[in-house]
Amino acid sequence: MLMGNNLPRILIVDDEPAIQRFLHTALDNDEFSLHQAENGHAALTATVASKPDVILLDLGLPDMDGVEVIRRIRQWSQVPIIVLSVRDREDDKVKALDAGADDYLTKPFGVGELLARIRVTLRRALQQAPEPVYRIDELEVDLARRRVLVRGEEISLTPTEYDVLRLLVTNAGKVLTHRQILKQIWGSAYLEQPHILRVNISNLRHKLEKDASRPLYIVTESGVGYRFKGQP
Amino acid sequence: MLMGNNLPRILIVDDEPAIQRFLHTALDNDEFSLHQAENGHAALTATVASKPDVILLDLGLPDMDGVEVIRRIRQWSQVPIIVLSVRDREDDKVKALDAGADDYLTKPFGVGELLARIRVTLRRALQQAPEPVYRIDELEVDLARRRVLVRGEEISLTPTEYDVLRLLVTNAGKVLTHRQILKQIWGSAYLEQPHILRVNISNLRHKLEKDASRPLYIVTESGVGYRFKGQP
DNA sequence: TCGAAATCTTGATGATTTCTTGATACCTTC
DNA sequence: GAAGGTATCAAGAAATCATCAAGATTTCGA
Repeated sequence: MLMGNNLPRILIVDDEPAIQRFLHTALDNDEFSLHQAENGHAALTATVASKPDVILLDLGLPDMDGVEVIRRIRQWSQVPIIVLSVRDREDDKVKALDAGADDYLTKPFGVGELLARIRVTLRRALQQAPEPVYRIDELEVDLARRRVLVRGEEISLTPTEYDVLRLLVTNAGKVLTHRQILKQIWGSAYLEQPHILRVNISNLRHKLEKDASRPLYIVTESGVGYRFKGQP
Repeated sequence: MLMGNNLPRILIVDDEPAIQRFLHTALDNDEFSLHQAENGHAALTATVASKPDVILLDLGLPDMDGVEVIRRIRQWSQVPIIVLSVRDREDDKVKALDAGADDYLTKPFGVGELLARIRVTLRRALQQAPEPVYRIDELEVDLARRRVLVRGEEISLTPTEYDVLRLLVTNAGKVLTHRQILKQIWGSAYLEQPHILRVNISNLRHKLEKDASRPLYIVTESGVGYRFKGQP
């Protein structure tokens, strides 16, 4: 695996050796630092570990649906994802793009076009690269590693609790209405059931806050929803 | 820039009436506000005038090369440009993308894919768009975050108080009659009950104003209604 | 596959916040 | 100074919220 210091890092996610070789040849020109993963889980790990500037993702992975990989990455990272796929159905493209992909190239594609599209995403990425770690006071939420620390101690959250916290944290400072949260986490069927959200907020507070009855992080906006205090 | 609850503005640049009609049909679903230009110069003017959120650009314009249009726009604007072209040569794509285009779709393309790619660019634009904040003297109303600051201090408003304030602020400088406000906030059934509005205005003033008996922000127009001081 | 543990969902209850209304005093305008 | 419009305080009603706990469901390890 090629390593470089200041070169843009590209993570290639594909299980076919032929494609791997092709991409390595196409991109190995001292302009990029190349990394690779052969399946979905490896891709998620590598995204955390090697912090790529662009991900080239094949949808047809052996262990996980490619769209699911996109969704998982988008939970905590805005890294540009360019899908490279043999699937040419419009529905596949729409699903991948709506899941969070930035571009979709159908194989076979030209190397020149691929390079140009990589340049587009890199040009755009120059803007901002926010750390996926939110710190406020004694609370630390590491979205990439899915870990939450309170006063340095890791605390364990249930999947639902974590999802709620992630939603609040990634919208720090903004009031999220009950319905927004319910739709995101539980789906449209629960839009009129704020109770289940309240229970989870209560549980979260007892785990996060020093004094759950005087919450510092998750504040109630009565009649509206909840808000995570802190900078976005 | 995407602001408030206005529809995203799309500028269609194409000289063929058939394509224009096709795009209008495809995009005219109350989700977008459509604008159009038939040639390169008109496109440049329209980009300034209608401040689109996305530009759909055909490369084959009668008066100017499409790539040149991209370059000119990029001299001062980062508005997303999606190229729609019959040209399928890789060289054309590379040139357009390197000139500053964000995406390149070869005709014919599916409406679903086009919409998905438009959503991608809008999604990206929303992430970096600064939220509209109303500032008047020492008062700051952040509609996106649903936050109100007075002299840097955050104050908490009840849902009704916030609704009234938002209505006044978004109509800053204009006199709103009692009945207008009552209808907006409480509904037609309360048209003849200005009392409930007065109570809320009083509460708002005590939270916002330095001296509630000499209000600076919310002024009474006796016999008419209330007015929020400041620029619209 | 089974059983234990963790998690989710729902119900009940008391606490808190917000809404609405009434009473009263104040202000502006004629 | 009178009259109509306006501001404020306060209190009961209504709505919203927090919490505990129990039963249902899912997950996970043996």
